[in-house]
Amino acid sequence: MTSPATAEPSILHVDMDAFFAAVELRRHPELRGQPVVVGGTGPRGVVAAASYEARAFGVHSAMPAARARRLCPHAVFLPGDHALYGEVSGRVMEIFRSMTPLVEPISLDEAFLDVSGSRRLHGTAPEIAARIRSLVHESEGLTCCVGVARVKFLAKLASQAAKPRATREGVRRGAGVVVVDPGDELAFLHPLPVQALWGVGPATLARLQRLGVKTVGDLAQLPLETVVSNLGQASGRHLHALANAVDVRSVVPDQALKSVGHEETFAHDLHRRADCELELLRMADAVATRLRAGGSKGRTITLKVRFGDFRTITRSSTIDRPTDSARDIARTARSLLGTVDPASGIRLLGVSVSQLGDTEAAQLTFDDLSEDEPAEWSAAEAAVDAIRARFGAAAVGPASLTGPDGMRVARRGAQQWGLNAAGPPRSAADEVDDDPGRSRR
DNA sequence: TCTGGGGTCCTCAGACGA
DNA sequence: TCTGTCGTCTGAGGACCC
Repeated sequence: MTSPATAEPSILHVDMDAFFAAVELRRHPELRGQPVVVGGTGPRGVVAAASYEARAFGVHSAMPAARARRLCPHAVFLPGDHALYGEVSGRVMEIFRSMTPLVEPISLDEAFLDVSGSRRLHGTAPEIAARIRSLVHESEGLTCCVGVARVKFLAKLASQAAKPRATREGVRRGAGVVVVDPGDELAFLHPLPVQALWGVGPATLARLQRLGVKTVGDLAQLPLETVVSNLGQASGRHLHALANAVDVRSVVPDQALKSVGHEETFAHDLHRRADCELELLRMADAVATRLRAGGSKGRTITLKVRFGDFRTITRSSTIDRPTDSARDIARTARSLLGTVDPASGIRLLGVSVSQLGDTEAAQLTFDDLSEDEPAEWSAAEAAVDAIRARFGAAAVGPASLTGPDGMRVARRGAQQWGLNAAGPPRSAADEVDDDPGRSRR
């Protein structure tokens, strides 16, 4: 445990309320009070976020867009703007850091904070939680909920308990801040459904249900050996500990990235190898650009392929020398693609690079003396980065990607959010005549 | 119903060297 | 020299998270 059971709760979990939708409502105040859905504007999209008015109709994130439109046909669907959400998130995280340096961002819209060292400066943990809520509201016009507890996962569950609730009658306000005192931990935790635990998804839930487990309390009652034999060593021990309010994880700021990837679902399945190779080149370029921006190189290149029937495979290869070069990544991905037959139709392609390390740590090999001339390629790709920084992502790129469509440089989240990110809001009714071609174009 | 994108972690199996 | 064992690495896939 991070601290003894009697210790004062000092871990905060801050969760922005319907973050993407709330940012959009700030930009489109005329939509306030209406059901608003972010994402899912493409033919194969899913919902990224829904306002509480949309949630009242059963719409939630990760839901297929087609289903969301059926449930809430009068909702306004917005393509989303990843760059804007990133900017807002950065400012919100700075507010958190004004309270404590120990901030661990989990995503754009949530973070863990350890405020155990901030008491003299900013007050007790519940006081800091209330202060953060008012600062975020004053400076960004957004609301958030805060859970306060002795350990991370209890703080997370507490923030969920503090959330507003969407009902058909309207939005019920939440508590805003929920504190789980050490003496109340098991009383708070054990009545919750077992899927409330972080790490219990559909597969684990099915296994636990076969053991007769419905609540967290049921899981806590089971012998550890039973849980381990059914869920495996790591998951079994971890979940059994959580069910007993034991969480050894501390708040870790500045976690190093372990992999960088890019994947896209196509509006229509690809059947030709040449088309797949072109897409891989584009994705490799996007991944390499992000690696160079982050000062990382990686050794393992993984190709992900999802076929039309949703069967998904991955193929990976580890190269001798860490790379951040689009050329190296594309070449390896292309060779991995050689083991796959695209004739039946490929719905999704993805490229990722893992086993990351610092750019400085690159080990030279005899290949460096070969005709491949990696030094010249590095210089060329550095120049590409500089041109893009000045003139935009589409200003320059691999020659194979030029053509009648113009340059289509893969952008993070482009498929998920749609490309007309800053465009006018569109209602579900406008979507029926969507571009029958690829969603990205 | 028809299922995104970007990640992390875990398990298992096979290859390989000591 | 051959064989068995063990640890490590790699590759593939699954589950989960936001």
